This record gives sequence, C-alpha cells and structure tokens, in this order.
Amino acid sequence: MVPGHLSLVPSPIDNMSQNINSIRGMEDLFDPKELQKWRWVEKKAQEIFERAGFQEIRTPILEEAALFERSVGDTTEIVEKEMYTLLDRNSKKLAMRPEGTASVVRAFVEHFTSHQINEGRFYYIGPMFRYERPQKGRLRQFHQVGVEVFGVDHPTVDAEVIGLIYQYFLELGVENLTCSINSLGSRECRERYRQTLLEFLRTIAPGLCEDCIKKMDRNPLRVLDCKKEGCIAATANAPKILDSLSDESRNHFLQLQESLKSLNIPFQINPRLVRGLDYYEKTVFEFLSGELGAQNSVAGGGRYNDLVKDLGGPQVPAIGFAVGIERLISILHHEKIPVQTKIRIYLLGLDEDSHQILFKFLKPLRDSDLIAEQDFGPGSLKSKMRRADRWKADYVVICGEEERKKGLVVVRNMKDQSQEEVSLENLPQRFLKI
RNA sequence: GUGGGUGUAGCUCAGUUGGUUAGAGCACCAGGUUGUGGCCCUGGGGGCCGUGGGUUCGAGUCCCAUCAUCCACCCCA
Repeated sequence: MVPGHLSLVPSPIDNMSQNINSIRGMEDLFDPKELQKWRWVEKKAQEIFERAGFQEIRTPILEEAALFERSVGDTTEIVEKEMYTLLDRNSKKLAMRPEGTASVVRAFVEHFTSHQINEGRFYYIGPMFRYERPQKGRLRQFHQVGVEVFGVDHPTVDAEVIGLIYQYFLELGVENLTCSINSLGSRECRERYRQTLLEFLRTIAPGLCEDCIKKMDRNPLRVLDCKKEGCIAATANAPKILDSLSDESRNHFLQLQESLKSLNIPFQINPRLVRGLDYYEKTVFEFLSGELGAQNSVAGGGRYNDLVKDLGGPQVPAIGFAVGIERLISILHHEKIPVQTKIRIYLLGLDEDSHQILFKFLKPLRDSDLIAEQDFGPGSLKSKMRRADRWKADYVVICGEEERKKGLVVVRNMKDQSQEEVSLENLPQRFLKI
C-alpha cells in the first residue's frame, strides 16, 4: 500500500476467507418443488397468452436510463429512488429495468412502428430490479409476466386484457383475488382533475400527513393513495376523478364495466386507485390477494395511450399489465400441478469392470426417454442403495462380480422390492414395456 | 430512507441468576449378514454461538457498534 493513502477497500488477503453471498433481495432458486411452481406458472402464461394471439418478446435487462425516466416518470419513486443505474465504459447512463412496459414499447417503436406496423400483442416473462428494502412479497430482483396490446383504444380490449389475467389466475387455481378498476381519464381529463384536486387539497392541507404535503404539488393524485387514516378522512370529500372525465373517457369506463359484467368477471370500482407509474391514463386496474400481507398486489396494469408517441413512435394507443411471479407463487398453495412421471433408473456397479458395463447403457436408457443416473461413488452396496433410494429410483440396475460372470444384471423394483435377472442384451428393452 | 423483531451445527431450535470439554431433533456418514434402500438400534463427523470492540477473574449469556435477515412504513408486482 502506498504510504499516506487510505485504503477503503479491504486487501485481497483480508478478503480471502470471507464468503461471498447472494446480494440482498436476490434469491437462488433450487428447491425442486418451488421450481415446479415456476415452470407451471410460466407454462400457463405461454399457453393462455399465445392462445389469445400474443407473441413472446424478450428485451434486454439493461436499457438506457432515460427510457425509464421518460416513461415511468422521473418524479416517481421507482425512478427517483429504486432504479439500479450504472455508467458503462463510455459513461453512458444505463439502468436495469425496473418494469417491463417501457422496454417493450421501446422495442415496438424500434422494430414495428418504424415499418408502419402500428399494432401488436406481446407477452414477456423475466426479472425486474428495484432497489427497495426487502420484505414479504418484495425483492430487489423479482419476476413478472406481462402483456402489452398495441393499436386499439377500445374498452372491449381493456376487458379482454383484464379477462386474460382473470383466466390465468383461474386456471392456476388461485383464489381469493379481488379486481379493482378505476379510470384516470385521458391526459386532458387528468390535467383538469389535477387542478381541481390541487385546489381542494390546499384547503385541507393542515389535515394531511407530511408525506402527502410533499407529494401534493408534484403528484396530487398520489395523495388519494395514502393509507393513513387521517389522510383518508381528510380526503373523503375530495372531488372524484370520475366526475372530471370527458364524455369520451366516461363512456369508455362505463363500457368497460359492461364488458366485464358480460364476461362474468367480478370487479369493484376503486376511485382512489392511482398507479405509481406516470404513463397510465384512462383504465387502470389491480388484482389484490388477501393472503399476501402488506404487499398484496399480485397484478396491476392500465392503459397508456400516449407512451408510444412519448418514446418517439406514432400515436398508437396501448394497454398492458404485469403479474408478480413470486407473489403469485406464494399464493399458489393447492398444487394442481401436473407431475412428471418418467421412470427413474439408477445404475449401480460394485466394481470398476461393472461400472464399465453399466456405463454402456446409460445413454441408451436416457435416449429411450427414461431418467437414468449411474453411481460412481464410493461405499458399500448398502450405502449405494441408500443413495439410490434418496434419488427416488424406481428401479436399480445392480451389477457386480456375480452378475458379470453370468453376463446379466439384477433389476430391482424399489416399490415392491422384487428383483429379476435380466441379460445384458435385454436391458434397455426391459424398461420400454413399463 | 424510517421503525421493530431475530442472528447458536446443513435445517428447525434449546441453552437456567454470566461459571468446566456448547446441546436436541431432522439431515449427513459408518456399523447392526461376507452383496441390497425406506423402519428400528448403535456409533460418528460437523459450531471462532453473525462480526468487531467493551465490562468481568470468567461472556453464547451483559453493554456499544456493525453487518445480515424477517416484518412493517413508504412504494409497487
């Protein structure tokens, strides 16, 4: 170390013995049962959304930070406080995506609208990143499945989209969800409402909490979202956004309700529902679970008719939503998950020569769509059998000196404990008839 | 960023008013037939008691700091 220089970084030697652990709020997934749920959730999403004419899209995790500043909004919590940003080697400011919509819109503008294709239906599955304090239902790396529909501004499409999530939950067997909807109106309605609300809030400001007073001028709508009793009471008589809607927006909202009813989707109107992302307008919605603790929102979304244009594309209306996979999985208790029932075969040799003989069968067995593993480990037959059992083998193929002399192997059925001798030539076929 | 709870074996946790070599269950390993798993029995390995300071003759136990984790606020999926 250079004398006179303070080293803030521990020397490599100090570091040597220190374990490196996963970053807070980011998890390793390796529990087979948990992963089974993940696959099920992902598979169902593919099925349902592809049946509804959506195509998958995979966008990069890293984007220019400006993308999110311009879409999600640079005064939102997500962008202000929670975004993972970094400078690349050219000092370009990048961000790990905190949500999916912005990237999909960026890609849509880049690859579709540039060729006069102004409609499209996309779905995505992938990790999102937000620098928050982890707690129940909240991680720093979490995963979402989401969909975006570009090209139509029609309430029936809103209902279709909400219906798709509803069906998704239904087919996964998730219960106890409530769907809340609201309308923020078009940009014009929203601006008009902002003014009336602001005027109202000023008159009741003394009754609001500190946070709300701070929020008031920057984003007055969010005051309505405050969960403090005092604020809820103080704003009880606040002008309702639904009263500020233009005729067009109001009709849109009413038609949406009609469509939802005809689809038999239960919903409630929550006039205080305001989403934390700036790009929403008109329809917003959210699915809440009663089993999640404080972070009870499993899915949320809304319409964003001006975002495509804001990001440099033509005026293309759109609507989308995202489902939180971790939250979804945590309320997915009753496993209706179809289990894989392939036969598991454990090849167990007792000496080197037997290993060689069995090894010849390993690939053929796997090629016949069976799950096969060979034991090369140390130990007695007893301990090898223990391993086979722990591995949940259906059959164990045993080969030792005795078998080698006779040119056969012993096949043990682990369930009924029966054993039979099978000649080497017949070994792969032995399992095909099961 | 703010508040509260918790950090002892791979996992779930005991650990008395500070007092010898720190415990249990599960898991793991070995043995109980010289070549046969689960159940049972016996034995075994494995802990700088999160980390760093302090008080004390003596700290897993008390004090301070720090880190991690969980829950809540905030915000969101």
